Amino acid sequence: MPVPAAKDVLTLTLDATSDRPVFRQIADHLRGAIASGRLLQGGQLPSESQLIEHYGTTRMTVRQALGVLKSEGLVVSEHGRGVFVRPRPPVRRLASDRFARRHREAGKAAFLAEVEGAGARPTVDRIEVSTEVPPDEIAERLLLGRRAKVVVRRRRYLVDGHPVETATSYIPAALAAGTSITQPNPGPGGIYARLEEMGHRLGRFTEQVSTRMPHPDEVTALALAPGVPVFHLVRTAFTDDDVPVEVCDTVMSSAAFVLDYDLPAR
Amino acid sequence: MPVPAAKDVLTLTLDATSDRPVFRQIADHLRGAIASGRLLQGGQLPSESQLIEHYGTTRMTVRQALGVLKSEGLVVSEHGRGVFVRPRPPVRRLASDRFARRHREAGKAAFLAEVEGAGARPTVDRIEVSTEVPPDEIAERLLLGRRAKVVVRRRRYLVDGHPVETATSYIPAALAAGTSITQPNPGPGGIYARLEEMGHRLGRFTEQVSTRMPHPDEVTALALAPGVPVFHLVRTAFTDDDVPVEVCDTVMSSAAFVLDYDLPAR
DNA sequence: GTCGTCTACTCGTCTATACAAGTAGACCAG
DNA sequence: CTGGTCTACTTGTATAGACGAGTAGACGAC
Repeated sequence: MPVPAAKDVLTLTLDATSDRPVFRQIADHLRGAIASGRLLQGGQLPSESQLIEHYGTTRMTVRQALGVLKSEGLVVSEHGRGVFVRPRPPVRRLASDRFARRHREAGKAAFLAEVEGAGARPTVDRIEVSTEVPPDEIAERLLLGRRAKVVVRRRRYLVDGHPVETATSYIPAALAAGTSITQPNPGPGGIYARLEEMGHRLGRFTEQVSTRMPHPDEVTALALAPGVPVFHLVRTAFTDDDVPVEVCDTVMSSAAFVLDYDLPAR
Repeated sequence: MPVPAAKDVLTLTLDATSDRPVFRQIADHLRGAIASGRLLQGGQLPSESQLIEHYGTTRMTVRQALGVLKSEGLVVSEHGRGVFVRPRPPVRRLASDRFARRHREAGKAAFLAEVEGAGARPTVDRIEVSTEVPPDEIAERLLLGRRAKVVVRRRRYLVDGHPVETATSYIPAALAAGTSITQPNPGPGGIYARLEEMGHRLGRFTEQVSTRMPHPDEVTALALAPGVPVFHLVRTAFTDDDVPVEVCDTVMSSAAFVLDYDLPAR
């Protein structure tokens, strides 16, 4: 038997004297087996029936234990196959120079430059462009009045065919109207290159990062496994004169990214 | 009746023709009520018995629906009281100038400067200092050999008495030995001020941000509600000569922080 | 050999029930 | 009025069972 059977990890038994609920004890045992490496990444957990037999409990209790591990993002279940330790996929780093001017001058938008640099295949789909009155919080960031319109660019980014990020950009309509920014494909270097061509030389960006569990539509759009949180980034682009010219609202799968920042000590 | 009863939000009924499971339909209804504001922040959801009666289903199914919302971080349950919409607490921003030299020169460590600036009361507890051989990934970042030791400083940060962050700093023992860095209280301005006094002028920091669901010990240490992910930051401090002098491994409650970064366009 | 069926296994959903334990208000004895 | 008990609610934990549906390998018909 080259690979040990999944049920062989079941070495511990319940502590009847403990007031810790049975389902938590089972979850603790399995979590320990994962942390210690007794259960390998991608490896299969003991089946529900094996857990029932080993612990002498019922299916609901066993499923409750597995539910804990699922909501912690440690395991994923596959209908008809079994429950598996989540494999940790290789992560993409968003280098903090991803908005460097040299990328734009080389005709690369930030995401494309980043992912190609990592040796993967970036694609973009679900591109939608429209003109709308933005939500208040966006209007505030762009220093726009209540009724001012913006060009809204929505799109989804994929790495090797797997969706990893959705993004919505807001550009004041007064700036973007009549330019290729209103086209689905804004041309080489992306919209930042277009803004700079128009004389809006970019000086700095601010980025606000929060994290939370995804909404159901985000679970669908990013094909997220249960227990995987998302990054929520709101980035504002400012010109050399400190005028905000774009706000980009981004939701990223935390399974696909580590954010990398460089901070001066000043 | 000044406040509408929680069960009055139950206006929708199940769609028997849908193949969406009952527990998901119930979760969808409640999620919609929260999103639309029919259920207010901090407000009470209909009790399990009310949901059972309204939807004509059983307790396990209702609890499964509530479990979905809990794992999404939308609601919290309180034993004996009920289930409530999670109030969104005001968040603390970690400004990107939090490592500015002027704070150290003013005798403020980063966290203290940040939180006091926001008008709240910062405290630190569970301070532990020891000398250890670091994990490989820490040794790599500090460019240390396999057996080189580091001074390890662990502590927990609180805002107005609520724990929000745990941090572990690693400083090469060769640098820290015999200095106040090995003391629980390293003095005004924190360990960065001590390092600069010793001639290690800090030039830049790198910060790697990831997010995931917390481990059980983190749930305890940070008093995290279910469904709240954590930020995991690994920050490396470099001197002017680009020598790494400290690595700080930080786990932060995502309910308490928005990370704020300033990026140059370069 | 190829294809389809059969079967045994997996997890997903749902019903029905029981008792434990925490909470909050009503109520009563003092 | 105070303090305790009682009660009716809440959620937490656990048992026992049923049926549905996806998977994968064995097996046999062709």
